[in-house]
Amino acid sequence: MSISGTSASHPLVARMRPVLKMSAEELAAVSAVPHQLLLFSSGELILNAGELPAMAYLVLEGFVSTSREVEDGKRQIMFFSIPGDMPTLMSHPDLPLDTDIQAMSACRLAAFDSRELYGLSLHFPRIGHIFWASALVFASIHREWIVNVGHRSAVSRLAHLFCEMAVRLEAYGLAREGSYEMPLNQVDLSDAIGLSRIHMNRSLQELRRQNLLTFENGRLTIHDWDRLVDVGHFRPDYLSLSLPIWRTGTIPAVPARTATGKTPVRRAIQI
Amino acid sequence: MSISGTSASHPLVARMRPVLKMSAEELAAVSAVPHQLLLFSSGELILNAGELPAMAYLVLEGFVSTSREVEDGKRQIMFFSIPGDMPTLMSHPDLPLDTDIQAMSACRLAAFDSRELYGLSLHFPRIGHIFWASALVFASIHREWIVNVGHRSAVSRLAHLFCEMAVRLEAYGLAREGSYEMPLNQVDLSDAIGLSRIHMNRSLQELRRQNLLTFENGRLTIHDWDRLVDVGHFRPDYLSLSLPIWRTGTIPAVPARTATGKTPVRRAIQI
DNA sequence: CGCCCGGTTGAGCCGCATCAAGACCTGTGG
DNA sequence: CCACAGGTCTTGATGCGGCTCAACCGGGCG
Repeated sequence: MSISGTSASHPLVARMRPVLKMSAEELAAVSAVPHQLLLFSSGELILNAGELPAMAYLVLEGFVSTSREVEDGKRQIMFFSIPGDMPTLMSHPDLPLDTDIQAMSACRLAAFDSRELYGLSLHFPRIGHIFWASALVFASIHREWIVNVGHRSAVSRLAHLFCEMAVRLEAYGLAREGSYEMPLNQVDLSDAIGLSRIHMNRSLQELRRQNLLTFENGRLTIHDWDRLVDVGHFRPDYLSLSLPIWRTGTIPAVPARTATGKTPVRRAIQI
Repeated sequence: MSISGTSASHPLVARMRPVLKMSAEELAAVSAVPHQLLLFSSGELILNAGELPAMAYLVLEGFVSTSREVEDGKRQIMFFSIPGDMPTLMSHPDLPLDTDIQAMSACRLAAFDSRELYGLSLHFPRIGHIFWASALVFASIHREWIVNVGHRSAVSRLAHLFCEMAVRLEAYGLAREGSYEMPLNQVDLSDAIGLSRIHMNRSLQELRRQNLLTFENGRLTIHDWDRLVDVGHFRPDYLSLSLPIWRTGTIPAVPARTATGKTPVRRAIQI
């Protein structure tokens, strides 16, 4: 469960080079950002809500959560960062974090000086574009989670989460044939989808009972992708358009409008 | 309920000038973006999910919602744009929208060519920075909504929404003494906080019963801000840091760390 | 061995959804 | 002018999904 190349000179370069055609200047600039490698053990806090994120992190190995403590002592997880993700791109480098960032498993991270990293955007608009596009993708995923916790049943929510993680992990080559490592326990899952741990357990059992998947020893295996998508009301195109931005920094060709969509109402009066 | 100046030359200039010290070049560039003024009546779709947002919109008057239709025919509202907001900044100009954008009341909007507007970021990094920061703010608000629908009771959610709108409207001078126009009906509100309209009604009654507020004829009046904040678990600093970005494009001075916060656990092993 | 952690099971309760129906208001057409 | 329709708000009754409390199981580990 790692994305770093073996010959990794600079983690960011290793992360971006395979997917982004960068100019020599861009490569040199990125390489010049100082970095260090860090190990966190499961459960450790990486960054604290309220703290200024002096460092920007790139996940190399393990799962990292973005969460907030809620008033009753519980926590709401809003996002799982996987190897290749940069959870700190979710917030502004000059503002206190509004979330905790926590290792959900043993993790290997690369850390970069925030100012240096973000400073790249001043001289290299394409790099700035990546930061911006990344924020948009995060916002889009957040919107999906709002729908998820707002409108769907426990089983649906869970199915949706598993689908989302499958798609995202597969994009990084970390899932094969619907099976992927997911080093989370049921408490973590219940915090992510806003469910009690007991009901989480029962929802998992329901998915197992329907032979949709198995989830053991931190590995999820999906047995029936189509039905899981159905149960979770997962829109297969969700992320399919925004992921390429993430992965390659480029915009995919725009698909033809589906004929099923309502024709836009455009009766606006122009003045 | 309008933010446009009376002598408004260009809506974006009128919007930005009072709050952003822009250079002559920046002003000229923004002024050069062609625009048109549009009127929408309540309920009209402004942009359709799946559509390419050829235009970027600035709300001048009225409320605009960002929502998605869910599988069971219902809709989840994720955001209310108010005068001064640009709902289209929530998504990438080159990607199909993942949400509907709809007029919740009679609205006056300014529309700009997406390409021209976003093209400004290539020559003016500060303008690109605004787009980026704006996306981060949206993501932050989305996170708050995730917590809201995921963890709080109906009455709390409602109270939280009213607090959030009060703060945002006040930042634009559209709320005074805890009273503001909110041209939404109970169905709209229930779609925003993921509640049945019946329970929405009863939650509203509960807030009224506690003498926290009144909500009549599209106007909300808060009678007891402190208790409303309490009921909604509204964090007063929520938005207080990110709003200035929105309003002025600049970062506020960072407050001293509160002593109450846990000291960050930083036992990471450096390798 | 005993402890702790994660997963599992049962029982009872409550918040919210759903179904049903009525009140009030506004606009519209006869 | 009234009759009617549609939209919005309101109220009551009923049911269910998920929460809570409580207990037990099994494995890993000191």
